[in-house]
Formats: sequence, structure tokens, C-alpha cells
Amino acid sequence: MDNHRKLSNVNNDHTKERILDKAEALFALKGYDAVSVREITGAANCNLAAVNYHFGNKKNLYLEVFRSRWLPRADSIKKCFQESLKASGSLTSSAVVQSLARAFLEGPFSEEERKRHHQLISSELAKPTEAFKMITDQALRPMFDSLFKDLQRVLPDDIEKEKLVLNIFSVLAMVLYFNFARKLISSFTGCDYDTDFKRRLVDHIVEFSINGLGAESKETRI
Amino acid sequence: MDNHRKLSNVNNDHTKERILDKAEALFALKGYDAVSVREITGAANCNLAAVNYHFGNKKNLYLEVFRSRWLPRADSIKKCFQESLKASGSLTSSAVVQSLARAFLEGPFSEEERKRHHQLISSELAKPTEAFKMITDQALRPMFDSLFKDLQRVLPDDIEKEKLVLNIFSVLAMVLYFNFARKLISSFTGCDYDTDFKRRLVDHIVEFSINGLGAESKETRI
DNA sequence: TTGACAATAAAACAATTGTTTTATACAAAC
DNA sequence: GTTTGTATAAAACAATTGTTTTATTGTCAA
Repeated sequence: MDNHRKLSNVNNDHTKERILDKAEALFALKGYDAVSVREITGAANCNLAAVNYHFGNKKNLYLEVFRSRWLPRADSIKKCFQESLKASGSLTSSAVVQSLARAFLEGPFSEEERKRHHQLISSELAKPTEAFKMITDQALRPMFDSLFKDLQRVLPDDIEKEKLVLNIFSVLAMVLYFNFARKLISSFTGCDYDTDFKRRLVDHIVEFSINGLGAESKETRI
Repeated sequence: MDNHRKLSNVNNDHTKERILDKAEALFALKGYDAVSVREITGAANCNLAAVNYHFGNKKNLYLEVFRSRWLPRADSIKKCFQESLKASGSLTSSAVVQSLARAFLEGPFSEEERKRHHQLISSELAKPTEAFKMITDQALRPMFDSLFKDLQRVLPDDIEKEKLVLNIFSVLAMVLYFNFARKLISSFTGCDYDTDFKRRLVDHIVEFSINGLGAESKETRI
């Protein structure tokens, strides 16, 4: 079944790469079920049968998008986070959060690519498919462990494990949500996701993660 | 076209309600495109043509699910929030956050219904359709305004509007994310979303929203 | 009773779906 | 030069899609 492998290396990989590219863009934009194989091959300017030839079937193409595109990018983001943290000099909770938010919001990719990336992961978080396990094992878990290790050094030693886990998810919630619900947030703030706004978002995430609302609250009797 | 209205009131509304119910469950579970009309009418135990007869077409059925099911529930949640806040006696930021988190995580519905509710809104936030505007105008905006008003009284007077907006979205990010990414969070915490865990989640959200990581951080040189 | 109408049912519709088959071009290996 | 195998192409496939059409009920008003 899967014996059509590239043993020769002639004009290889052209259409296969083009398919992966267009497939990723379309899956991210409209979701798995809303995209047809014909739509993909049409966009990739190749024959309909190419998808089944190179990837076996549609579902496998979807998985391959994650395997060969999403995962490497997730790895880049993780590296970007770690280097940014190291570059910041001091290991503090705000440095951790800032590096994280920057890596996700201003990371090493084009705006279009970042959008794709978050659309794809959002779909999987909301309605997990076969790709979910792969993503969790090879990207989310390592990223999480890295965060866990860093924050454990920063936060008090006696902090419960569950509390630390929930803290991490709270930070991640903001980072991912500010990517995930772009339309909503644009609609309510009136801001586009340009460089300037994203920088303000990073600043906000850092401040909120460190101080919450606490620093600025007052009490009022009803 | 839309002239088949119920003028008589015989054995009315049975199948129409059944369709709405199953449609909502299936759309929430699998997403719009992954659900076929036959699947819905099969689950609702009625004829295939019933969907087009009662709702015109599939897309309209989807919109009707939001109109007649989702919106009223969103309204209930909002009321639940407001009453809970009033009942708490004092208007503080932690009371606001706690009432909000409770309304969303432990609100006035069954666990199954709450799950549906969040699945549907998550899909719309990630990939907005025609329903998005309706949801925003009739549910999200009023909820947001209510939060805005409350938090404005609680937080310092000189707080910038954008900052207040982002604060609200940060709290919402947590509340929605802890509903949205259940599978991920279950996978990383090892906890099911039972009563006990949800209470701990509410407590955590309140604490994090008020104090962030700040109350528990220390500094470390790298 | 008759006519009108809402509701359900069964069947057919055209279009689109993912996939398979068959054929063709072209390069490298023997 | 023949063979082998990869890549692309065109056509056909069976299945499923949303929707429409046609028939058949049962109920109310005339």
C-alpha cells in the first residue's frame, strides 16, 4: 500500500511540497471537512490523483501536514522561547512569561504562518483527531515540561504541583486565546493584529500574569 | 419560500424540537461540515425532508440552533453571573471573577449541556460563520459590557480603557480556555471535569486573576 | 362532506465527495 | 534497447451530499 516511495531523486518533491503547502493553508482556513481534495489539488496546480498517490488518502495528508509542517514549527517556537529566556539574563517569572508570549505572538515566522499554526492547533484542541496524540507527545508535552521546570525554579519550593500546572495553563490560556479569538478581540478593541498591537498584548500578558488585577483593585460596597 | 408556518397547533413542534436538539448535539460534537442532514434526521427519528421543511436548509438549521438554543442559554449564564455577584454582597474584583467563573464552569445547566454550549461558541470563535455576528451582538457584547461596568467601578479610575478591555479578555481567556481545552487539561492534570475539579478550577482562576504569579514568585540568577 | 393546509413520508434529483483505475511520459538501470 | 519504476494525467468509480418533488396522511374550517 505504502510502497510508492521516492527511491529515485529526479525532479522530486515539487508537487508533494506544493500539496502540503496548500493543504495546510486550506485546512487551517476552513477545517478538515470543509476542504475537498479537489480544492487542494486545484490550488496546488496538480492532478487530483496526486494526493492519493503521495499521501495515500486525505486523512493521511492532514496528519502529514502536522508531522512535516506543524511539528517543526512548534519546535522552532520552543527554541525561540528558550533562547529568548536565556538572552534575558535573569530567570524570573516575568522573563518566562514574556519570552513565552513573544515566541507565540511575535515568533520567528510570518504573520500568515503564525495564523495557520494557531488555527491548526486550535482545531485540534477543540475537536481532537488522530493528530492530537502526536501533537501532545511531540510538542505540547515538551513545551509544558520546559515551562514547568523554569517556573518551578522561580516559584516558591512548597507550591503544590497541581497549582503550578494550573498556573502554566493560565498563562497559556492567555497566549493561545489572544491568538485563537482574534476576530472577537479585534472586534472589541478595534485593533488589528499589527506589530504594535501585538507588542501591547505581550506587555499586558506579562503584567497580568505577574500581578493579575490585584495591583490595581480597590474595594466597593454594593 | 418560508411560508410553511405553523398556523394550526395540532401535534405541533414535536419533530421540529427533536431536530433542533439532535442538531445542536451533533454540531457541537463534530462541527457543521462533519454532520449530514441524514445523520440529524436519523437521530431525531424523523424524515429526511423534515429539515428542509421546517428550517429551509441545513445552514439555517445551524443558525436556528444558535437563535433558539444557544442565545437563551447564554442569557441564563449572564443572569446567573449577575445574581451570583449581587448575592456575594461586596463588589470586589475577586467577587466579579468568581461569579463569572462559577457561571461558566458550574452554571445552571447539566454538564452535557454546558459542554455543548462551549463547543458551539468555540467553533464560532475559531472559524466565525454567519452566526458570529448574532452571537456577538446579542450575547458577548452585553456580557462584556456588564463585566466592563462592574470592573470599572472596582479598578482605579485612571485605568486606560484598552487596559481594562484586555484585563477582561484575560479573565475570559482562562474561563473559556478551561472549558475549551478540556481534553488537553485532563491529559496534563490527570483530572476529570467533575464537581470537585471544577471547584478547584474556579478557585484557581480567582486567585490567578487577582494576584497572578506575583504573590508567589522569587528571583533567581541564571 | 368538501376544500384547504400543515405535517410526514418515500423517492428521485443533481452535484460533489474520496478513491481507484488506466494510460502516458520520462528517467535510470540492466 | 529493453526493462523498471516514478510521477503525472485523464477518466471512471461508487458513495454520499443537500435539496426537491410527489404522495399520503390527518385536522380544522367552510
